[in-house]
Amino acid sequence: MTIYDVAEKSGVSIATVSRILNGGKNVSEKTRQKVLAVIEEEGYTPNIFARGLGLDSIQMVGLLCTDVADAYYAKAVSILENELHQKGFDVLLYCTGNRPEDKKKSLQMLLEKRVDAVILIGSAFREETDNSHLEQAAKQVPLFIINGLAEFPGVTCVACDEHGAVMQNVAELYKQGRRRILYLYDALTYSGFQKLDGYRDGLQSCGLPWDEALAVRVEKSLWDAKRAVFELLEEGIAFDAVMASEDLLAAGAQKALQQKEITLPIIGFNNSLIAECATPSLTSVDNMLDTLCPYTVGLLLRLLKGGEAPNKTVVSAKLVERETFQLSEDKKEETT
Amino acid sequence: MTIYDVAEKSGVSIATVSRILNGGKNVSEKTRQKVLAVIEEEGYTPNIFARGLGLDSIQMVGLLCTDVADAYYAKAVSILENELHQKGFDVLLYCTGNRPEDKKKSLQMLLEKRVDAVILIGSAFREETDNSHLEQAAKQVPLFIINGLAEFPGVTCVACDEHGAVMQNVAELYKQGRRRILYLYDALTYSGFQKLDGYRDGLQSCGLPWDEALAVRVEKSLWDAKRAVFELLEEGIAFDAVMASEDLLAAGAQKALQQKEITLPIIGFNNSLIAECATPSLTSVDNMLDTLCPYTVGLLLRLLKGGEAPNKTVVSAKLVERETFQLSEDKKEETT
DNA sequence: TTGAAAGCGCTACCAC
DNA sequence: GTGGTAGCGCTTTCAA
Repeated sequence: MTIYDVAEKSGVSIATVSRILNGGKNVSEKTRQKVLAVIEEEGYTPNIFARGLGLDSIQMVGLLCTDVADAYYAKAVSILENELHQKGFDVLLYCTGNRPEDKKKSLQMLLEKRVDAVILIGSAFREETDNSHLEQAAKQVPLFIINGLAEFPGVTCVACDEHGAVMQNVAELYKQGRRRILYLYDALTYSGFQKLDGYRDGLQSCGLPWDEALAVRVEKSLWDAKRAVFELLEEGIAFDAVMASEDLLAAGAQKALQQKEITLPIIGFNNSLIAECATPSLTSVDNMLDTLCPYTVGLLLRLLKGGEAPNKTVVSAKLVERETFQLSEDKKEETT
Repeated sequence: MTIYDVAEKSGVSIATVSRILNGGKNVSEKTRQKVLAVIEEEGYTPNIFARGLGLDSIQMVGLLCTDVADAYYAKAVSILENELHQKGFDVLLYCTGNRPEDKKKSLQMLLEKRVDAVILIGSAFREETDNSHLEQAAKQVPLFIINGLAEFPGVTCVACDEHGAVMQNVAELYKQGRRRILYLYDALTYSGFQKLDGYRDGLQSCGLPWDEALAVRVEKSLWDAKRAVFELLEEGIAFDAVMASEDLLAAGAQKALQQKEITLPIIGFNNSLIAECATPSLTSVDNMLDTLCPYTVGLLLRLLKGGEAPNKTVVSAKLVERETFQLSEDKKEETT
């Protein structure tokens, strides 16, 4: 069933059918009804390739992330997918893993698919020396980065102020008398650096010394985090609070502490199910995907319609208080 | 840059370029090199729409699930996406939520995109009265269902034997002296029914009575599961083991039991991060996505190449033992 | 081994 | 308001 068949059965030309298909104005109500009836009856749907050929667009956006199996990316993808479909866009998903060359290649493949826009979720940019592929890509298609940064023309960045969030946490722990704050982190992605810098700057602004031994890099694994904290405890390295770049790591730390029957304030990151499920439940920083993702799609639509969009937006994070740490009273009032 | 440009710069016709692009045989090595050089030099990539128009295929498969934010679906999508990209297919993702009409519509939209195949991950089929859309879809395109069932021509089902897994768990708990096994479940999807039936059949084959009060349906939420179990305890309804259709629910039950300082065997389902993170860690049934997903992609390729594939495959589940329950010794030997 | 040309199904411009 | 038609970029058949 093609547009020709529909035209024939309706007794009009394909031009008219096409007009109707595309909501064109210059069609009499009568013909419109007639043609629509035929379309309905025959269950006709336009060939998307032919349409794509003509319009050089297929209403599709590419989503790039390292791994949807990870809860953080999964949530982002989930929200983006919903928003995009709602707006009539299809979603092409690429999970690239961590190797820069794979990311590069995936982006390239996405562009070959002639997508209308690309959204990168998080990124290991800062570990890469060369971001020229982003620059190139942005010349061909609007490029959006959620929780990442790349200052090229055509690139729109939307991020959560993780740096500020970590700083604030340090300050709050300090206010509550904590002086030796352990910080666990894993990958040094853009986001990873933001948080680590936040930790460092937080210490500094509280007048606390930077202690190499208290900033511990581990694998992104419950057991490695647990192992690392356990070793610290065994070695007698003192600390009186724990922060992590990821709920999973916080949970690992918690397990180690429990084994030693030590209770300390713990603050995780990402406000994931893990934070809820841990016992006691973990206070955690919400990275605002619920806000960032719909906002990004909004910008995308605006840009695609020929409008303008800020090329960088930063949103404050939000501490979700659970059992392992609460803000002091005056702080709460301040927030209220 | 089109195929015409390449042809011109190479001093050949577009037919020859096309042949080379498609790995055609009847081209002299000399011309091939010449043309490939031009392609490389100009960074030419074929227009995917034009190609799609000609071939009526775009090497793309549609993935349909209820929600990628859920760890189970996320894992499946992650594995499938990897396998498919590796085989040269692109992935169109649709998350439909739970409403049947939305699923239906998503499937329809996917078909309009002229995908080469569709994979449904899990499904609430059994709650729907009408699966005719699946039947229709399968006529147009190979349809695969992971952990779901629909016996129509053209539909290939690949599932994990969750029914058997739950039955075995009941038997094992029975062997260890448990007589009142609580079962928590949430959605009655195909998979949900499989497990519930497994519970029922497990009881029966052990000669245990079915007790309405011990099969409890809850929301898919940590807190609702906790609440439900807590209420049971408050009401004095006795049970001596807990099984759940989802690790999250098992974790909720665990929280309630802990609050009452009761320790019982607990078996979760899905072998997720939550099972690992819980304290004590949850023994859980692995639903074998690591096996099912690559296998499904294998069948898909075979079918697309014109081969045959079994229209139904079932794989045994695997109990992953952690702290909340261990198999008895003789059972272990049997497995070895 | 190569080229010419006929589609593939649709959009959009130009006439009427 | 409607129809004719020239592309869009590629694949593939048929001749040469």
